Amino acid sequence: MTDLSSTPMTADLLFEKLELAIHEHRLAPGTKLGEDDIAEVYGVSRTIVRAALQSLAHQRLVELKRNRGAYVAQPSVQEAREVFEARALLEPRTAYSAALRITDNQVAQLQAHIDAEHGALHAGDHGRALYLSGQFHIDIARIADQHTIEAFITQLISRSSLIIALYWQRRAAICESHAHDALITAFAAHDGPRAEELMKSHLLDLVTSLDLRNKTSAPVSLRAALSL
Amino acid sequence: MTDLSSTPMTADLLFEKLELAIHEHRLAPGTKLGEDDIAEVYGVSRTIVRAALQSLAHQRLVELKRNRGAYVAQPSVQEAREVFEARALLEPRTAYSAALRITDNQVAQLQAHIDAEHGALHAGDHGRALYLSGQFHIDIARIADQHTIEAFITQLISRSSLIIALYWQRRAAICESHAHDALITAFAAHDGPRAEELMKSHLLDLVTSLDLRNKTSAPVSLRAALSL
DNA sequence: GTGCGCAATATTGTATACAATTATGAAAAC
DNA sequence: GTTTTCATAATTGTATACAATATTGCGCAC
Repeated sequence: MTDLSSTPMTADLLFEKLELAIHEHRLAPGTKLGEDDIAEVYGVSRTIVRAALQSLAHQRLVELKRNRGAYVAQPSVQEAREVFEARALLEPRTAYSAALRITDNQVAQLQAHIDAEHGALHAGDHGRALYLSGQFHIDIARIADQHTIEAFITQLISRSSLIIALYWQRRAAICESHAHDALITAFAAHDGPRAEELMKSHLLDLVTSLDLRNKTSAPVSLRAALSL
Repeated sequence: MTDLSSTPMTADLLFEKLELAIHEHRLAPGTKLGEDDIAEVYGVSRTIVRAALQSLAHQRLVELKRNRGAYVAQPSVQEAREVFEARALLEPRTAYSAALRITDNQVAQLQAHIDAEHGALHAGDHGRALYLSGQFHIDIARIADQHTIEAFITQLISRSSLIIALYWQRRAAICESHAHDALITAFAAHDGPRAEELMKSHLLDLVTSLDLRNKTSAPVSLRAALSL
């Protein structure tokens, strides 16, 4: 089952592959990420795997238990609240900045992004749709030209994906909301205050659509999840 | 020169030692952190050193250049602005929350913290004083009971220390300002809005006291800086 | 039949050996 | 004297071997 593709597979690349798998809900919270397993699946040595797992741990996507291995993180209710608290501080103001700076070309790119998201949803690929809807938020930080804040939001988006896996209730309705469409309208009009307000309420909507009482979802086999 | 202390020196511990050295300006921006050098100084293998350097890179305190080694980061002017932009979004609101939650005991702890800072300054240990003044900001996030935001602020404080090393002009006046004292007064009175406003202007003061045009400071020898 | 203890197994932690890449410096060409 | 070239040295990247720790499962006592 070793990977014989042309690219040499560096630690960064492996990190991205695992991050994407987690973000798209192919790897469920709690799944054990054994070093030998991953090493064999991707045809690399444990050295590379350990570096990637350490990076994932820094992003809080993976929990490293000493002498016991790596597990896909399972954010607590407390942690879930904190993540959205942090997003509430960072994202609305960033949307404001983005609205002032955005170019027509970037508006078109954002729109294309949303179209792809709707396409994935229509194709039944919920994981992909969730990933793309997260990227939308990251794109906004990039448009605001705030790399530091972008890095924070990137982490918060990934962790939000874990939170959604654990606490989301009405999955079907996930991206039915047209919050992103409304945001694009505000961006196109360079209406900073409106973009800020829309983002603020969008995040509030997200939190209230979670059931922060009991966890769902169960760990799944690693090999099955990473079928290449 | 190998370290023969009792503790086994894990990667996390080495990370903390290097982080502190950078934060206290014993390691200047641009200093090369050779793996063999550090390994010998602390009496560990390169495996441990590499893990610690990777963690430092994730915190943006160290820049890893492929095949060329690790260097203490040298934030650009653009990056400096971004760091304080992020702090402006996170810290004032966090100070607000902290003011509402703080206990009398915690007020006393904060006061003790400031006293230690003044003590270090009086003793001429500017590095230590700078470190303690950074910890003050982190303590506030801890009091607000926001671990996620605390982690972000911790990173931003460390990076601010690098920025100060590169762009600070009137070093002597660094902590002469009594901004922290004023904040404590607001905390003790549980005055959220005032704490938020004070933090906001404190951060503005910090930015305006930087000269974001030309860099100062030069790399220094690793061995000399890490004299244990 | 249930629980405990211990050996066997599997997995992670660390050090080291080797490969790949880059930095250094001396000699030759101009 | 300056620049180029190439061999040597130094440093980082990766894989693997071994040590330390945790997990598993069998056998025994109760």
